[in-house]
Amino acid sequence: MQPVACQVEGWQNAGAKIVETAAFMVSGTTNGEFPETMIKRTKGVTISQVADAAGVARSSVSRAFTRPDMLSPETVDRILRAAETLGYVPNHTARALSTGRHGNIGLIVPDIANPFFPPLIQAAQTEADRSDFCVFLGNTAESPKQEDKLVGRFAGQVEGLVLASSRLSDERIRAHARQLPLVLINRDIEGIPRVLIDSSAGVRQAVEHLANLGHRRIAYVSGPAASWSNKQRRSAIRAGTTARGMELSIIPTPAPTYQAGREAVASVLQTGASAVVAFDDLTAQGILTGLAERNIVVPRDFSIIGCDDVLGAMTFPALTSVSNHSADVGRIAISMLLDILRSRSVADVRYALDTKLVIRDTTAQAPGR
Amino acid sequence: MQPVACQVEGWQNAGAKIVETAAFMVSGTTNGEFPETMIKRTKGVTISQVADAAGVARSSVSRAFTRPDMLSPETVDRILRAAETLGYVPNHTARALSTGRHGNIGLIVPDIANPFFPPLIQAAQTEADRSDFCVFLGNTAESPKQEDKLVGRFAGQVEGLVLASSRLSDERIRAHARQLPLVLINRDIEGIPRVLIDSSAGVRQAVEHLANLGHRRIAYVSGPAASWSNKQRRSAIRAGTTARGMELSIIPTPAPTYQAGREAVASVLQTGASAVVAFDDLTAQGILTGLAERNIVVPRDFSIIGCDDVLGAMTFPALTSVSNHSADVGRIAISMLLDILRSRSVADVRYALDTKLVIRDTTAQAPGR
DNA sequence: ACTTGACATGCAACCGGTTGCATGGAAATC
DNA sequence: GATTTCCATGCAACCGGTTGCATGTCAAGT
Repeated sequence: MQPVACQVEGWQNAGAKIVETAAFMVSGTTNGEFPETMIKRTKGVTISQVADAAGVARSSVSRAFTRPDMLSPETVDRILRAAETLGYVPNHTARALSTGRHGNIGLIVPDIANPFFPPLIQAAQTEADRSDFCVFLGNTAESPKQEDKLVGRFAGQVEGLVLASSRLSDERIRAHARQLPLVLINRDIEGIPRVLIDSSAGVRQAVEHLANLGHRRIAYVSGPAASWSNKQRRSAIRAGTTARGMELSIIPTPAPTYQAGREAVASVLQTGASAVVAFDDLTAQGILTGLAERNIVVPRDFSIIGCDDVLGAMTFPALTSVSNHSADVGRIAISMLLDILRSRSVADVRYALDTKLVIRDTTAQAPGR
Repeated sequence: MQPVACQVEGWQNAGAKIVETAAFMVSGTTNGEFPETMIKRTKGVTISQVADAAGVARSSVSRAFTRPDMLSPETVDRILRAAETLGYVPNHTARALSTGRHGNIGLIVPDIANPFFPPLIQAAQTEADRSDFCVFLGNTAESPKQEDKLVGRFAGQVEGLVLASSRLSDERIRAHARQLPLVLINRDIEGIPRVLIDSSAGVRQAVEHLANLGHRRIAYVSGPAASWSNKQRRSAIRAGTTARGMELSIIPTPAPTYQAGREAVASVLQTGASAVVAFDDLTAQGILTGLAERNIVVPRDFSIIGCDDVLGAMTFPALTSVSNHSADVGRIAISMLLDILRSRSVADVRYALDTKLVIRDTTAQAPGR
């Protein structure tokens, strides 16, 4: 088969952007002339058709599905049988319109590729599923503008929203909370239900651990300025180092990514620090690479501690990290949101999960001691 | 603040499962008595209210938003102004009900935590966004049952669906394709539009690369049985090794995960192979760890090649891998789906993207040569 | 001045369910 | 046997938009 330009009819429009990608091959035929031959789509069976088939009113069909106890068992049976044979499936949209509930909840995260989020997302989805809710996931790529847009777009189609590590301003978040039920993850705004990973205990242990190993001068490679977690971790470190008379340098990064960590290494080394605490594991992993590139051996020459503990033993050497329960956070946030939806009342709940340091192979005695 | 049991009213129901998680603290108050004091939610402004305010019929308001060219500029202006001051925002659900299009598309993946998917998802979301579509993401956790369920639940709320690396049977997929527009990723079913990563070229190069390095006996740590990519990669390897008279062992795994790779190492070593090709990068990374645990040095003692090339330099040593364009795949799949929705006709398109080997630091001369 | 069109807007049906209220028949009560 | 009660079911309005068709107005054409 020869690589050919994409000329399949009714699809060419997308050509421009597709051509730029890679070598590719397209084969196949269109069904432009016989639109019905390929896959014929079954059009929706409505409640009225079922009603006719079963010889009852539309309302009875509706009740057979939603409140079967209101009908006699035989009628229910007859209706369900008719529905079955016709292949009836309730129209979600119509139901949503009249009841006001569509059984969807939204989950918005800043970066789906950050390993912190997948477990959280997965747990959220599982929890929602238990209550027959569907999770719509949004990814903001760390952009507040994109986040605002996504929230707006989701607003009409979900009953409630979970914002994880939101990069929006307090005002924007409050504004959205006025539109629909909101639960925050790692964002502490009074009056809005929130579940937080309280890193302070873990970070305190991290500083203590480094102090015990003889490190006197350390650096914190920070996360996004809009991140609550970042502020919290930073101040916990500052408190810890100050209390022990250690020197602390703060290294800013544009976003918590592998690349950013790698690029932060230069600045870190300039500070003369012998150990670093990174905003998250991904950043720490980048730092690990940046150090390796400079032939600095971890942990012999340099110690690293991450946060989130989501990479675990997947780095080399295995990363010492501040552990949290990212999956739990997702599950709890959804659970809170569902409860709000059920009770139709918002409690000012602030749920904080504890953290602790998990020591692995990236921390050791400070060099020269 | 003392850790306290969660007794916040209207939220206790979830207590059982939350208690089991970790140390936690809850503070805050409920607004049970003054449900309106905290965050007062604005209820929806309808088209009728805008119509009244602007002194026109409901239909005109509708047209002001959807077909402004049908109205006189002044009327449009007046209506928009009224809508603005009232804070009107069109009800997505109602619109969907009457038009039949809700502007959502679904994307279902087997494992969101597998680094292959995030770039794909991100690209899909961006592409959908360009056409003002919203992506609903589903995660099946590698379970066909869960996948079936998700598809069913999505069916009512999305205009079309992209199934990435589906684990469903051909029959189930065909059945779903009868219900709504479907585009497949890495699944080759005739009659259903699909975009495929054709690993054969890259895998061929991988085998050749290993052969040139003097490896005579290699292993393939395979992926899910239901995976098309797995079958394809396996047969490409088999063809390559057979052609060169190399010995090949196939090691099965339950799922393409880090853990599975790590556990596969024992079987791999039993085969006496000096090099391994893994189904994907995640599996390869697991193998890397499994080898390190046994003090087998890569690439001196053993060579590894992954597939997908999504970890890039994030492993140590940096992983040699068969590259593909996972982001492109996501973008193209969405673009195809949108085209199908626009044209309302399904073409039997088969779009295959090429791959090539990217050599890094996990492959070297076979030991003893 | 009268017809013809074009154009702007309103009317009302419709999308596919849900639900408060009315109705009718059977069972229970006196 | 007449009256009350209860329960199963139907009727019709409603959710909030969209859209085909009818209507009315005003300018152009003859």
